[in-house]
Amino acid sequence: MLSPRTETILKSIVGQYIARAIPVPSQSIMHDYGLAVSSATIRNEMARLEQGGYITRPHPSAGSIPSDMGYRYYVESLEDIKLPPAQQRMISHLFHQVESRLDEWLSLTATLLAHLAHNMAVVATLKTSRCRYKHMELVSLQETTALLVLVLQGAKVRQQLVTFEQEVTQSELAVISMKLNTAYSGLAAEQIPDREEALSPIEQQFSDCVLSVMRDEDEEGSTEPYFDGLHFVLEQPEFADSKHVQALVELTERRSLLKSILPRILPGQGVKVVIGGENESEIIREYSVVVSRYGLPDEAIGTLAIVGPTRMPYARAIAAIDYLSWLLSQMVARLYGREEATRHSAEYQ
Amino acid sequence: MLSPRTETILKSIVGQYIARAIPVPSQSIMHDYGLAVSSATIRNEMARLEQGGYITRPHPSAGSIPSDMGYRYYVESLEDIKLPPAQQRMISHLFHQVESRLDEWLSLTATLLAHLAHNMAVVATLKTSRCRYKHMELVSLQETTALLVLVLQGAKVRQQLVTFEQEVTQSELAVISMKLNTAYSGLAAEQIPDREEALSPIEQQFSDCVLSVMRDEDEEGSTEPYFDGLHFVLEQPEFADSKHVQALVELTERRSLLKSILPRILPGQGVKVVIGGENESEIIREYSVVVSRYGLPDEAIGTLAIVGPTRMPYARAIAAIDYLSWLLSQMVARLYGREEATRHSAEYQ
DNA sequence: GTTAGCACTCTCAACCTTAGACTGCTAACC
DNA sequence: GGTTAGCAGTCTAAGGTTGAGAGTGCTAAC
Repeated sequence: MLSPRTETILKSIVGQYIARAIPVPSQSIMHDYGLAVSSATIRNEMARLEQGGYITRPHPSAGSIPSDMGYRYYVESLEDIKLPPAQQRMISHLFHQVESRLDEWLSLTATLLAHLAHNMAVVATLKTSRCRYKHMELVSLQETTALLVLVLQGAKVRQQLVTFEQEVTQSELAVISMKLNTAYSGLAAEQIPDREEALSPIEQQFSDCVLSVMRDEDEEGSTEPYFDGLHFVLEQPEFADSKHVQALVELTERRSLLKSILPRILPGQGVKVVIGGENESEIIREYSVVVSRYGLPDEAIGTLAIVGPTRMPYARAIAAIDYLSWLLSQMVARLYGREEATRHSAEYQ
Repeated sequence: MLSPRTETILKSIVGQYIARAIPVPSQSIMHDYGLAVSSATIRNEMARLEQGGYITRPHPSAGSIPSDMGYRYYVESLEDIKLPPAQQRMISHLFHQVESRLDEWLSLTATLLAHLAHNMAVVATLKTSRCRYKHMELVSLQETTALLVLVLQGAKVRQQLVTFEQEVTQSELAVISMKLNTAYSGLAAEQIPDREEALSPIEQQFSDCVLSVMRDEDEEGSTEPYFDGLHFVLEQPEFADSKHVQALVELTERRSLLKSILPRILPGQGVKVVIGGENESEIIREYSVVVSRYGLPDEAIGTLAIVGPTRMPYARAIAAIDYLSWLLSQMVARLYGREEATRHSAEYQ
């Protein structure tokens, strides 16, 4: 347990280091603290903080920089930070101006998050817990080729080319699609039988195709995530040497790494902060991640994250993630025809 | 004009510098050249090359570095480099293994280009010179919301949410879509009238919606380009200081910059190389760009590019771009139901 | 518990110094 | 004339030195 004064000093150190990226000397803390005590007193406290593991020093007689533990203490002590209402209104306004399409929203979210937190933002697309057949359409492209357009619940559309042995006309295709639409409407992948007597060979071919698309969807869950703001991270002094950026760049280019940044189980709701060495994955031990979920619980879940150096403006990042995950959930709920998102609906607006 | 020997020496300098990134001393050239002359002779030639502007030196008594002009000479002297047939087969095989979808191909192309040239690859999506209506489908999502799925010629699918005042049933929607499909099939955006007597208000609403999507498509032409291989560029010694990477990162994040890397008019066909200062845009004067088009001339055109430091493995980059633009054109031609791409069909396979 | 004061530590930049890598030049050679 | 050996000269890169400045730790007094 830290005394109130020690705590104030720690917060001052973290705040200043986040802002200026240079080790914080006792004098600056004194100024920040309001001149109530001298720098010598503060040095005594600093010695205690170092002992406790909250700060370290680049060398024995230099200013303080927060350790992961120091950042953690700072983050825990932040309470209930919200984006300024004016900013909330502006953002909400923006969302209602762009096209009503999930991908537009996600891309906008990535950009906004990156700019609000001045760091890299990652927006992973919705993963429907189990996708459900809604509707299918067949469009003849050539005599032996058709485009299968599959609409899943939640307005997700997937398309797939299908080629077949003999010629099939558009009207034949219409019959097939009508038949499958009637049979499969509302079903999940595992409710659709692999093989069915009632289907002709060509109908079976389309059915297989539908099934494989739906299974792909269930498995991978999503398309490419949206990234923005890598350049903000590059501007940070700790990344002047481009070696240190490698991990981030690989993150954007190797999609498989994405899950490594997400803490194994995201505890239900709310914003989670993972600081430096707390990360499970080796590659991003130098970074902090602020992360939250959005979407409809138990139905369609996606992830928002901000990734940056441990020296990150946590307050802003948390506020931004919190608001945008709420807003995005609202939008998704409307898209899915659900009227109200459950959690913290009272907190905003 | 350079004498044959001077030319050989220049090529040796460029080749070695590309491979090793350190100024090339006269001795290494001698070894490369096959010991026919002494290093002193080569130094004489080097003096001439420097005079002519083909090489520079970091300081008066250091080895040679090619100038933009030196690289240009080198590139012009490369003749007809092809990917090894084995590699061609492997790549072609890969293409036939992934799903038959344009986005899969483009993403694969970006990855392959990046790995072949060890640099960043950019694959801009197809821009249909003028998109044409093929088919439309309406799927009821709620009583007052429907999803409009618009299929354009070339198997491009766009979706858009539509909401309306009063309730509309799925069967009513079916009637509307059938009517518009009959009326608009094969038309380009400007052939569709803005307003038509024969349409009911609700039909008019859908018609407007179709038109706006098609106009968007004509204007912007494409979705996000595909990027890959930024990490290769980061590994290059010239980018150890991350300041120099800024331009590249902004390129990947600010889509508007994309056109700045493309030379204003890409001279019809074939691969074009733009070296360092030859670039029109200030931001990428430090980089070289190897670029080509793919697709169907006058119908659907996209761009492939490799971006990296002027010290780039041009031979490999050119070979990779050339082959992949050909292959991708083939695939697109098939997708569009055209049987044969016109140009250099004899060159490969 | 707080503070003034001072000795001490460490960094950072500037400045040498030296070894080593290459070239430029000159004079001799083919 | 082109080519070459040899050597002086130029530059870098690394290591060592120095001095100023920043900031602390400690001690003794309050």
